[in-house]
Amino acid sequence: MGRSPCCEKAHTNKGAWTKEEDDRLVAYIRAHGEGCWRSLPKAAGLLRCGKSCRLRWINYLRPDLKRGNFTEDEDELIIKLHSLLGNKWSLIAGRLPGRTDNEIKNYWNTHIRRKLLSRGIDPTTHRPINEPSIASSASQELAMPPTISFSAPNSDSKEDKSGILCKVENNNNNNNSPIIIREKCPDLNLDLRISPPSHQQNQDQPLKTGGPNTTLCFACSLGIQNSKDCTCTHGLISGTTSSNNSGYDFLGLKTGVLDYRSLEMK
DNA sequence: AAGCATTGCAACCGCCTCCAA
DNA sequence: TTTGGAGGCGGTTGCAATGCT
Repeated sequence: MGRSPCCEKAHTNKGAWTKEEDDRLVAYIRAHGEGCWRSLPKAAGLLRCGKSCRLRWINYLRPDLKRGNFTEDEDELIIKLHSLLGNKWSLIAGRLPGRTDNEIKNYWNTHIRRKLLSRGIDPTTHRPINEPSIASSASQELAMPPTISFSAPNSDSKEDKSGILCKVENNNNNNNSPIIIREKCPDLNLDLRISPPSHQQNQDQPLKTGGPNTTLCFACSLGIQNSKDCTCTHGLISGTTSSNNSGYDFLGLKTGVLDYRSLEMK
């Protein structure tokens, strides 16, 4: 079986792009705009796969690309975003104007990894290397599917079995089970709240953006706006995040709610 | 100067998700 | 509800540039 190739590979060029190919691609996109990558090569007179054209444009030819060395601020931002998002390079890139996911991915693998290792920090888990390995590394937590929310810290913090700073809050849902909150990035004022997927917000209780009880459903936490899986009153949150930026710092975290939608700048 | 090793990055590959039919 | 096309994404590879012996 297998899927059909994205383009006719027999008559396509591969490898490094020539100046002429670049010129053709840029000229075509300037004239017709982005989109329909599959038909673009033929229309632009390029013997390239559509995906290859898209990649070339996005990673190299786009006029808004910054290029040049990463600044120290960008380094630190990438590290913080990676500790939150893991290898979600496109989301990370969305927070660094003029940088591409491919560029950040390469930079991470060549520079930042080494930088963290030299600091004695595991670049995967963002924890000290000499700590005993634990079951719930940061990246594993990020892969977990339960409801996740971020809220302002309070004084009930304590470490869990794995040594991660946690706090326990009362849960207002039916089973009254406590909500375990793990602080992975205390310097970002973030809590990671994990509760059962069935967790529902009380519809009668409007969400208070940034308050300690603000909770996004898993779908919304991942940026799937208006998803059929949405179980929260995200309209209030998204309305706040999109129309009122006054409470947000550049990470969109100041109010305590990490809205993944805001990380995408497409 | 030559040969080998390492580094950095552009590009490719294959899988996943979304969406229209 | 299913299916297939298209775009997007993350992991990996290939190779030129650079450093080292």
